[in-house]
Amino acid sequence: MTQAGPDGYQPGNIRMNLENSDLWKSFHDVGTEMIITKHGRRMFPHCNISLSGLQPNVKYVIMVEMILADNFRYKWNREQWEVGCKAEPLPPCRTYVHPDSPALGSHWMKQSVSFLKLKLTNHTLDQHGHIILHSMHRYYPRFHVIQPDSPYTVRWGNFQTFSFPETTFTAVTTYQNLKITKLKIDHNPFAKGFREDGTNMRSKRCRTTKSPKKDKKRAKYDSEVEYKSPPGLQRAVSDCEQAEGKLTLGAEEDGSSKGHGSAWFMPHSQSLHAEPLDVHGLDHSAEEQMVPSSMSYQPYRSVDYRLPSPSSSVAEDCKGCQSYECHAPDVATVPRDDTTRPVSIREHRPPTQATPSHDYRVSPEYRVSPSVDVPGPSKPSPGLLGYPHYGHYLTDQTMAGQGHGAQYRRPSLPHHHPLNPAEHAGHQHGYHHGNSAEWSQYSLFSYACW
DNA sequence: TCCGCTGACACGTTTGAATCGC
DNA sequence: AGCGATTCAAACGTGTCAGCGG
Repeated sequence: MTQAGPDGYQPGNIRMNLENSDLWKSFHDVGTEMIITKHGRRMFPHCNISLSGLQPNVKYVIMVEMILADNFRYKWNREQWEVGCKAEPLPPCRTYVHPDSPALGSHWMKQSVSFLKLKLTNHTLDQHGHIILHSMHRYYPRFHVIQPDSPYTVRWGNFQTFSFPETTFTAVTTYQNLKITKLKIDHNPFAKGFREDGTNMRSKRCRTTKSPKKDKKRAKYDSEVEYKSPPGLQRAVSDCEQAEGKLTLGAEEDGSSKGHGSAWFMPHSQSLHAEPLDVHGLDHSAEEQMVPSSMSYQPYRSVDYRLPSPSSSVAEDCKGCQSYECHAPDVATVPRDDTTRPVSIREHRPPTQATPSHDYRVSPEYRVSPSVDVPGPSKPSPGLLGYPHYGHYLTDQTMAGQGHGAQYRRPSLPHHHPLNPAEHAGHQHGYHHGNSAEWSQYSLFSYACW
């Protein structure tokens, strides 16, 4: 299916760059936080990407979803993030389709693609189509470039996935790290009024504080402002973590977090930036492409998604495959150094536990064709029109349901949610967790709200 | 008591309609 | 009448804060 087009086009040529990567990096260095509210809050920095390598006359759908970065809920304690406990069950809807979708490749390539209007919410019953997240959890956006088979019915044809390490963030209802607050105020025009030269320095106003608690908190913040890049910022291990006996932090603690202002343990960001992936060992035919944080990257891997034939002996294909070439590694989705992931989870998985990565290897013959109808009563053209996808697509319906003619059969997946954190984490062994097909099934088409 | 969440608030930017001048 | 520039107000986005509840 990766046949070259008449003009020599190959799906693997699609490239995606994060336009405002420097800004993202400056936030990432401190530990990006994103406010989520009941009514929805925009991201800042917002996701702004540029695309190249698309076929100018072919329509594409661009979408973004929020992926749980790890399996933990965090808490802010003494100027750093600590693991609190296990992650809460995943919220239902985490996908946002760019308003211009579907549009010609020429449209996507002529200017950067902004996800400015994407909003995040913690309201699980949200009806506005915002992306629902849990506070105090870490996420990262993952972008999909999809080539629908039909402009009216999103029967997914080729698609590729991209993510950017520096866009990982912690969802919060109130900013925890004052440095993030300052960065936001400094860079977000809407928060201009809170800049030091602004007029809206409420904290400096004579506003009577009736709550001693708030005084205390403010004092803590003030002291934090003075606080300068503590050398030993590490992700602390909570009692909960230790009690579970799942966290092995040795690898973290021997990392060098010195001189780094991040409220996360250094190896995290370090790995993200310095050497995000074991690129050399990776199969460049994998689907998801981890786009490194610096500007002019080539995607590490480049391949269009193809679901394997149900009859193909995937397991056999992968038998004994221990190298990254065997799987379509999804390293991209998880920071290699993901310090929050207990080593034990990675390394102590039951060896016999079959993972989708084994079950669904990339097959040249099979396409992802979940036969997903465009949301809404009518078939809008131009189609998906800019709204986050709601629950029109159930994995079971779309995937398994069409399995007959659609060259696809759904694997036995966690029933509750395809991205069950535990499962997710479980797939991380060896820094990769399944191939693109796996991901396509798991996250793209599986939301209960679809 | 602590922590996370919510809603009100003030202030800024953005957007689009109304107005004006050419 | 048509077009572009300007003005203005409403809508929207933002961080802060007090208060609430678990």
